[in-house]
Amino acid sequence: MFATVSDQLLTWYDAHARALPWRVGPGEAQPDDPAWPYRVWLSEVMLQQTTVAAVKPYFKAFTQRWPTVFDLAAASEDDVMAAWAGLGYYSRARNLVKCAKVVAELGAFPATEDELRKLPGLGAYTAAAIAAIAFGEHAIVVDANVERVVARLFALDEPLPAARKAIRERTNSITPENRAGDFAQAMMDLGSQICTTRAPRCLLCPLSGDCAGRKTGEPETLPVKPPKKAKPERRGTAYWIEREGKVWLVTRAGTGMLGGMRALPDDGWSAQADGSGKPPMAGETTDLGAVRHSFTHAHLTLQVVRIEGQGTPAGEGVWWPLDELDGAGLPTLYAKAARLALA
DNA sequence: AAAGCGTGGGA
DNA sequence: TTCCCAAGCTT
Repeated sequence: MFATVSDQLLTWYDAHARALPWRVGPGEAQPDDPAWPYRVWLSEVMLQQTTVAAVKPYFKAFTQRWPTVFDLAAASEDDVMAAWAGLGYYSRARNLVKCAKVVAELGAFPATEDELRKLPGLGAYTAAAIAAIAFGEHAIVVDANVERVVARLFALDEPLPAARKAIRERTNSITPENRAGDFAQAMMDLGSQICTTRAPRCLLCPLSGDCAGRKTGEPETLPVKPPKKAKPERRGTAYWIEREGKVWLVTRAGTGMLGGMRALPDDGWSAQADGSGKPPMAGETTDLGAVRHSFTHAHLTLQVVRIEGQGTPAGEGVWWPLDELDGAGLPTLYAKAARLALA
């Protein structure tokens, strides 16, 4: 008997699937739960470019606070942004609110890949994943894990991103008619647990017998990726203005770096790479030190400077109680800066 | 269509 | 320490 690739993978998945809060399992929501598509959607958006370990606590907090898409649609954007703080890629949180409102207005999540693809924050991958996992559609789900597994399985040595067309065709060729959602998740589990980037565990792989990449002797070299660019160094200054147990916080512009997030006032480092902007008020300054932070596309050294001055700082802002700073929803960069100032 | 957009963990 | 990168999307 000749089991297909998908049969072998699904058999492996039935025995080795990771227990995750957004999957079927003891104590978790089941597919017949009315909020099932909501939970699949929420988890998929959170998982974009983000590790499972990082997502788990956020997923639990969100689903506890906003159990349905209607609850989320009714939430204030500020609350959602603050709840997302620390998870990164904050445009996801803005699109999350937009999407929830659209879905609430529709009355339910659309059930097809094509319709899902039109929602804010849902690209090719996420629309296909939700269609397959939440609605059982025979969708072709391709993420970075699938790219890696498929490139190795078929020994595709064309470099990314040009290889994506062939990868998609090959993925289509092995996606089963039934259980497309389980198949997608199985591919991702395999990619993250077995067919890993650096040192694939081929001895544990249910597909090793069919893997052309393994036969080459160096599957870890696939897929071939383009060289990366060096990250530029940036410098900037953030200001710590404290008065009567409160600190002055601003909300960053809606788009761009840390867009829409609460923050310490700064010198415009994200717009001016040399951090040549001005402080928000005059006064005596004290250098509190610097924090290092790396973004996807740049490294930053952020100087933290205390200002002791009179009156209200320039621009919009709020005096935020220091004993409630955890609830301010500061992204990690500014949480680091605050930690330094309070040390 | 190339570039911008966060973060934390592993090697 | 430094680099790489993880269930991508948007413009």
